[in-house]
Amino acid sequence: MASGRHLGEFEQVVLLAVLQAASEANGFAVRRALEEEADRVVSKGAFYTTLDRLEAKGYLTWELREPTEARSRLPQRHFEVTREGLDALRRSRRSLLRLWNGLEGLLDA
Amino acid sequence: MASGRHLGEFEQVVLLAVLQAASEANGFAVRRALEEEADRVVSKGAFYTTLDRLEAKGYLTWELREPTEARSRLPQRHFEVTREGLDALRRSRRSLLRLWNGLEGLLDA
DNA sequence: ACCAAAAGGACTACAAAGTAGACCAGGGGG
DNA sequence: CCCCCTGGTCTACTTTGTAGTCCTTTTGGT
Repeated sequence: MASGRHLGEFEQVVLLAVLQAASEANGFAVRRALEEEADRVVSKGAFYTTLDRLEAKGYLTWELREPTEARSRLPQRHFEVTREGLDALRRSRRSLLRLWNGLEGLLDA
Repeated sequence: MASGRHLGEFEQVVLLAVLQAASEANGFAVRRALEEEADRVVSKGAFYTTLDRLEAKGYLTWELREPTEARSRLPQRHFEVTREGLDALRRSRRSLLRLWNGLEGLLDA
């Protein structure tokens, strides 16, 4: 109840991309997941702004980590979806599944 | 490609509610579908504004119809999702299904 | 060692979507 | 008639979506 609000369309996609990137969830990997799974290319500005807003809502956290890949020695943000974020994703998913129910014929095409 | 933009979160839900309401897709029925399937109660203003924006994008059309129910004699708008609207819904759905892929364990809970 | 360029982000700004509330016209009942 | 209910419009404000520029640190070339 508390969190009355809904995840925005892009917010949801980004949160899911973080989950997809899993343990490797640094900016680069998340952006790649976004591109590969969601066919979505966004500017860095758009990307980080959304991440920060998700953090402000408590759906996401991050910490600095030393990079694993050799390509860059700079410390990177490592993202993680919080329990609240997961809940929001579940609510959204349940709602969508219910709305799709019975419309498979139209939507699968 | 042409329609580069994405359906907003609420736009998608409303479009789906119109499909759910099917042949009976007048304002009342769509709002009810919204409430029952998506657990979503919105003001009339929010509701119609979104419908109008969807129309402006070509995702929805409507025509005036004589009401079927006895409760109101006023002509009502009858909504219909266009082919473009359907396409947008399909794109969105495909993307979500792909993003959910592999995360069922987390998201079903 | 020095400088240019890339990586990873932060900050700013603006357009689009989400949302509410006041307002309005037609019909029906007393 | 008058009033209220219904279905809808208009206006306005907040939140999201999105790009671009700018800053800092590391790295490769010479």
